[in-house]
Amino acid sequence: MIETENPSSIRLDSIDINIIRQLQNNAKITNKDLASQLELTTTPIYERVKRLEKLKVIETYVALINPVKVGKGLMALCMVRLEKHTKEKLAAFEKHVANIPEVVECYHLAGQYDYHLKILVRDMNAFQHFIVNKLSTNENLANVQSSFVMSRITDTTAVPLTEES
Amino acid sequence: MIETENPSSIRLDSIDINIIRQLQNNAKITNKDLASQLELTTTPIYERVKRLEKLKVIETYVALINPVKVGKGLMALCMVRLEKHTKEKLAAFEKHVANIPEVVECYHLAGQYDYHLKILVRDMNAFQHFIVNKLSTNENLANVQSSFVMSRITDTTAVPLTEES
DNA sequence: ACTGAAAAACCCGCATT
DNA sequence: AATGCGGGTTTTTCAGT
Repeated sequence: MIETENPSSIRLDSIDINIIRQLQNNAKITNKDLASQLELTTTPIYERVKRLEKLKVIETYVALINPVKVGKGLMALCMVRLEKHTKEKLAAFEKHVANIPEVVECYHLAGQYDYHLKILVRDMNAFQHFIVNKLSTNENLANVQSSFVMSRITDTTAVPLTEES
Repeated sequence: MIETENPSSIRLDSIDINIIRQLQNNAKITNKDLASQLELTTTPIYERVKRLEKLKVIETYVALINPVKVGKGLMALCMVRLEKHTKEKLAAFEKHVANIPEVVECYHLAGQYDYHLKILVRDMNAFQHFIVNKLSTNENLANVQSSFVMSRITDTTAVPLTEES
């Protein structure tokens, strides 16, 4: 069995893990509240958070928006296959996709498909426009298999944390 | 053509859109900075943000964590098909999946598959454990088609905003 | 690596227009 | 709906352990 050690070699103790756990759920929690939960004062909390930010364990803090309330009620998932897989063709496709604002996720895959895309649009009409006028203008595209999200059972930005970090 | 009006009927002007745009990128921006960018004082910014929170346009504020740096270096996408689609069987599967911490996304789909799952684990070994001991313990599962993320071209939590909101 | 305290910056309500 | 001010919190720094 291959051991997969944390490649970035960042030592996180249980206090760090707890801080991350809290901030993943609510970035607005105060150092004071964190401190009282962890039975510390604000200074070590402050310094630990700054350290996690500096190490890029914490990448950013963001507001999460309800897409329905800003007129983006349709989420689609597209599994994409390309014709050719040369380095240049892959890079060209990635550049193409990176410039389409409707695409909120684009992952290069190992498996049956080449790319997974997550699309946020107003409605099916806007989706058709995306497919016809935006995605399929890339010459190397072979085929796209789309699915539409009816309901979200789980949808979290929080990375599941175990004590082995 | 069917007109799809914003179903929640929330009127957002360009100042609101700009506030949301900023907060989607950086939740830590101060009202003061937002105010100077939008050429206002802090009070209207404060009141608009509070309104957006109250209307649940802004759902929460979260810290985004680099999964690699906390030992979750493997992301997998699973397309799931179930045997039976009765209301009870679907609800049972959803409840099952909602209790697996490795599952950060579970969407019920219209299309060729029933569910899309996004999985975050340490490595392939942990993924196998997830499949064998966690996911496939649901009796109604027919088959799972897994893909593995090699690279992320785009990966944002920001909803693309147009002026028609 | 932590405590405790103090300085600086910001949040948030209020009076006003 | 906006401005401007002021009290209360929070963030951030610092001396001491």
